[in-house]
Amino acid sequence: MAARHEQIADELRDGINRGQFPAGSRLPSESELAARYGVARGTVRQAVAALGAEGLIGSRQGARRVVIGSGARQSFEELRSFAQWARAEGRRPTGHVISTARRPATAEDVLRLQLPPGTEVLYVLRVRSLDGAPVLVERTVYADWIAEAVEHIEPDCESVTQRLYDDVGLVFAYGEHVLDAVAAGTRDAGLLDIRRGSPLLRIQRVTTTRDGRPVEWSDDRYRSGTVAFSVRNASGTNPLTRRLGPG
Amino acid sequence: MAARHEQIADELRDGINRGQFPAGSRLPSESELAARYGVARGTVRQAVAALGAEGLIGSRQGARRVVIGSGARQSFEELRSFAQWARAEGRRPTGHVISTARRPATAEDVLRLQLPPGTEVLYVLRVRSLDGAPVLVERTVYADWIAEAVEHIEPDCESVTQRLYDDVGLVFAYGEHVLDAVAAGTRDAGLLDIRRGSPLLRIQRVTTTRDGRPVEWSDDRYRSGTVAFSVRNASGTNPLTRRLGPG
DNA sequence: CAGTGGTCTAGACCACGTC
DNA sequence: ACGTGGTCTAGACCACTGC
Repeated sequence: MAARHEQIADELRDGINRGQFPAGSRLPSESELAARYGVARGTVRQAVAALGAEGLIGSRQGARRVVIGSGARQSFEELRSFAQWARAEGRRPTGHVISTARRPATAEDVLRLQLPPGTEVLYVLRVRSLDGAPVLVERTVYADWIAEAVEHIEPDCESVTQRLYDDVGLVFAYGEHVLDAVAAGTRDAGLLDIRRGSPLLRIQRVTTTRDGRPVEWSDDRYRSGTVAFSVRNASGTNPLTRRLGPG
Repeated sequence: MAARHEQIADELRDGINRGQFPAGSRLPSESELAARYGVARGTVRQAVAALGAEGLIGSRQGARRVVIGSGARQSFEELRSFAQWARAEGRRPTGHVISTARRPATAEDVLRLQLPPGTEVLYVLRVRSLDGAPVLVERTVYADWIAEAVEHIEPDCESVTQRLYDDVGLVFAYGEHVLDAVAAGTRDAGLLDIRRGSPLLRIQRVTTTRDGRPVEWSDDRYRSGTVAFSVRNASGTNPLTRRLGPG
């Protein structure tokens, strides 16, 4: 049983995310909300304070609270799966495997996946799209012990994360994400339908099981303007979220 | 004239920093503090809530509040200030103001900085370098109430953050960072000594005071290969850190 | 000027911890 | 059992906004 002020905060947050309170619009006054929910003004204040701490609304004395962003934010848990995030945004995610290969682990693979030298790993090159438009090139290296399960997944599988959970009960936790910008190479450009040299947001990440065992590491390159990542520094909120770009 | 709950928060914060309430010790109860300061319990709760948001104290229902530590928020301190981070890495940071201008706030400024429409804001264009090589173009908008203090800072001041703290006691507390990749425009290219169209890592950020009042927002563009950002998902560790690139 | 948010009070009940 | 923090109420006054 959640506290009343939390229920109210949830309802208001939903209202903001659903567009009932668009960015730039004004929230109802505290008194009005108090009457609507049948609570005292103090309880409403607890609720809106939470939204303020999350950065969703701003306030100035004497003026009604203003909605800052309708930023549909996903938790860090959902960050791991492109498909799950996209569906939550109301977009249609698709995926397509370009090539796969089994090779002996490179020095980098050994380091990142904490494998014995010489282990065979599985490389997969994937392109992922939103509503049919290519958005992301993924170059993933899977550890040997999960490689076979990955190879049994059909090439157009929408959510590999979901499939690995369904098939072998694997639950991903998260290691580390390193973000920088790179220019699209010839291959990237062809796959994403952009010009060579176009800016890409690159995220190099390691995914682990909950107990810290590395499962995969990946070099993901996002087409500029399609997706942005946001990090917030307020206490108690999720540190990193994915965002849709203006495209 | 600061609010009573802020005065109380300040006194308690000082007490923690001075060792009067060492890490691990318990804070006096809300009722005791209320009696000591001659205020209602609600006012004390406002004060301790601020300390909780800063990560100084923790609380569990039924038990007294526990002092966590004096100043463990190093990660964000470093993230916020380019100069402080660079020095910690053993690099030599420099900064140079290209241009400044006072203009009426745009709609975007009004929204991000929570200002009344028509307020005059201060735009500053800066280039920052590591060991003499340009690395970062910063386009910052300062709220009107801090603009004057910023204008009094010399153009090649190494750390604006430090100066604002020294001059007017301004402490930055919370922020949000949105990361994506963009192509360098003509201006960016000239300032960073790269070709037009080169990939840049863009970080748009809002910085606020401890109580959530926005101070500045900025569009920072990092030259590719110089700096990367990393996010880790272990609890209790720093969510976002800056990294040197291979350059 | 009326309305709004910021602040503060003085109570109350409950769930949880410590003893 | 008792103290504590978490929640909630029903008032109040003030500073500021918006008209």
